[in-house]
Amino acid sequence: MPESKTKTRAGRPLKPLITRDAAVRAAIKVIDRDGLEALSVQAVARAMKVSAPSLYYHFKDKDELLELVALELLREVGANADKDACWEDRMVGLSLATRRVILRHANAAPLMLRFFPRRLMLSAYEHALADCPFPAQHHIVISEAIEKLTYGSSLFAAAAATYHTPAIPAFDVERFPLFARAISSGPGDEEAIFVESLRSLIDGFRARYGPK
Amino acid sequence: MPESKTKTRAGRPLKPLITRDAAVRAAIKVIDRDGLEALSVQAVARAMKVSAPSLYYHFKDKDELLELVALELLREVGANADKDACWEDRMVGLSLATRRVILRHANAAPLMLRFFPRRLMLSAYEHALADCPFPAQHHIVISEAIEKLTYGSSLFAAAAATYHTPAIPAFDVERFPLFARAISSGPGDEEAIFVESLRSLIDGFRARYGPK
DNA sequence: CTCATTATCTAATGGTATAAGATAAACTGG
DNA sequence: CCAGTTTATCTTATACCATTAGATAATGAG
Repeated sequence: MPESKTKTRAGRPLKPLITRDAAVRAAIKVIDRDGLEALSVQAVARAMKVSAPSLYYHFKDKDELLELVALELLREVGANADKDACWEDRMVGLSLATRRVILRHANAAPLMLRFFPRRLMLSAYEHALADCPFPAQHHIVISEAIEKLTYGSSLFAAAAATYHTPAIPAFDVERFPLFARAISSGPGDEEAIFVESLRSLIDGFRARYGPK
Repeated sequence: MPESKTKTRAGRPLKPLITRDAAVRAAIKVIDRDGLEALSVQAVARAMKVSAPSLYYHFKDKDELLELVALELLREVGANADKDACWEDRMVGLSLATRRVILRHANAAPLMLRFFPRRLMLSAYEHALADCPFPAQHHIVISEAIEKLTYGSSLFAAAAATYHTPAIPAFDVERFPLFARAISSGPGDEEAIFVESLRSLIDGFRARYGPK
């Protein structure tokens, strides 16, 4: 006869406790709250009220989970698409949306480098190139440049947010007068600086590749 | 009377075995050879034929060592400076030197994000701004844009090298015809793409902020 | 009703960063 | 030259980490 213990002794649960999707969401929550370094498999398990090794039934290893986290975050970008705008404005809008998503999950930003979902980017490229007003032989340079500027800006801004280091460090005005003047006379908003950079880049494409 | 064991029992060595500098060099060697994930304190200790906890006499923690690694790598950039070139060529040269150093130590690239030595950048900025041909109120945008494009390009190229993932993934030409055409008609060399991007950006500054 | 499959658990392994304390050489003041 | 302090290493130990192995129990198929 079985002991009438209140606690059953393990075994398959009545309803599945874990899905890949729920695990990804739990991981994002942990990363947002406690940082990427705090994202252990145990931490995800704790957030789901489940034991850590159980997650290995659904994921080959931690990297597989992290890859899905990166993918899920970039999905957020796609949502904000303005179909009617001109090519340049659509590019700026997409880049800005990317930057905002990365900053909204600043702690997760390094994952973008490690697990950049190139596959997801293909359709974005195809769509962006459709009405690109420049000759096809320059499309690679154009898309690479916009992408790299966007991610460079976003990743560094995210790192600054994560580690609470200001974008501009404290410095001696006497020793760096030009830099001091540049700072006091330029735009203060980081996002405005980014947009201005992007517009400059696209103006550059016009100057180099544009008609006449 | 003491036992005549061949092995002494610990204690201060005749000459110091560890210096911060030697530890940084050992760490870089390990990172270059085995990757950033393999860089444990033990791995550095092993490379120096020393016990792992001994390193804590010279470094507060692992991060302090990694910060010095990042600093040391960026020092390599400064060496290659062409004083006589015009402003634009000096900017391109500096960015290219940065990118090459990061790619030479591709495994260490993520450290640039985590431990970006802003302090070291100040004098670089001051020098770069000295003969910048654009008005001072745009200097922040200009230096930020060049820096972010440079690091964006470098970090992604380094990640691709580290994880052996091609910059352009395999894809279905039927589904992405525009992208396919862009690839076949554009420049194939990644560094050439980067330089072209940078020149475009600077042309854009001329168009927006230039004289005339 | 039985048996394979599914989805969890617990326990254990070998790695990690780091703290605590022992040890012995080197330096310092008398 | 000697005593005491400081320096620079070691060994040992802790707590966490990713991951593997194997037990356990519920489910679904025949």
